[in-house]
Amino acid sequence: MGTDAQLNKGVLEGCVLRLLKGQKLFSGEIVEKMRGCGFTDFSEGTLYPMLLRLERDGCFEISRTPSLNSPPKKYYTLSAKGRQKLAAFEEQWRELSQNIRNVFSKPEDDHAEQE
Amino acid sequence: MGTDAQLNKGVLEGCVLRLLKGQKLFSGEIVEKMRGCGFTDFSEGTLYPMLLRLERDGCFEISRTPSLNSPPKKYYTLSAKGRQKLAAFEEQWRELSQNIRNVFSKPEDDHAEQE
DNA sequence: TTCCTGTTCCTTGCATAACAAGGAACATGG
DNA sequence: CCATGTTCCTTGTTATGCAAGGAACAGGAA
Repeated sequence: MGTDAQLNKGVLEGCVLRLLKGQKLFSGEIVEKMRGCGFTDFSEGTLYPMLLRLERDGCFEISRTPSLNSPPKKYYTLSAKGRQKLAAFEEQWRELSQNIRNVFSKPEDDHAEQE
Repeated sequence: MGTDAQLNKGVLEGCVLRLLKGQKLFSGEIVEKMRGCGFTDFSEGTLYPMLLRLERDGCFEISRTPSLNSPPKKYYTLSAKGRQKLAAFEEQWRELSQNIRNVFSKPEDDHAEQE
């Protein structure tokens, strides 16, 4: 729930990229899925700027389809560059997780000083 | 190495808190240990503002000891509030990791739409 | 004294992303 | 022509990482 917003930096983008891998989604579906995965506070105020950023960066293929009583829905899926960015995130996440495991696996008074 | 700085937000603080649990360290030792755990680019420009923030927040007990050719070394260890903050970080990290696992464990075209 | 060196400490400014809040656009129906 | 509901987007605030640069203390050389 009340996660510190700072901890989400970079992570939300990686997750959205993952959701769009191999399927088209529009904003409402993305929000719904993110919440369903545990990011319960995920909101449009976060999503739209992120989508624009990634779109300008060439990470998406975009298609619009008319909607019943609204502007046309904007469907996103990953371009080659988007898949590349997703892969980079996965790698960095692996690295980060390992580093944290390194820090937290140390017994509290252990040093292992090399000097 | 060249990790996206955004991914580190919040994480570095949690790690520094963990390093100070049960032992006194001064800045140089903290930098050294963080780098040794894989945060190879961790620098004083990151550390000092963080330490000041946490100090003002009451997370530390601090002691100074004279140093050979420098201002006295400032040793940090966790106060009760610091341990509390560390515990909160651990909980939020667990949550975050689980959420990411939720996102990434979904088969690419699976929906599970409830509608 | 004065200057230099090395270690430790701290400050200032920039970049980025999350998030809140609010607003604009499109279609339908009264 | 206005109300409603859905989708889209903008603006401003905040927090943290990080680079760059600087100040303070001690010792030694000149």
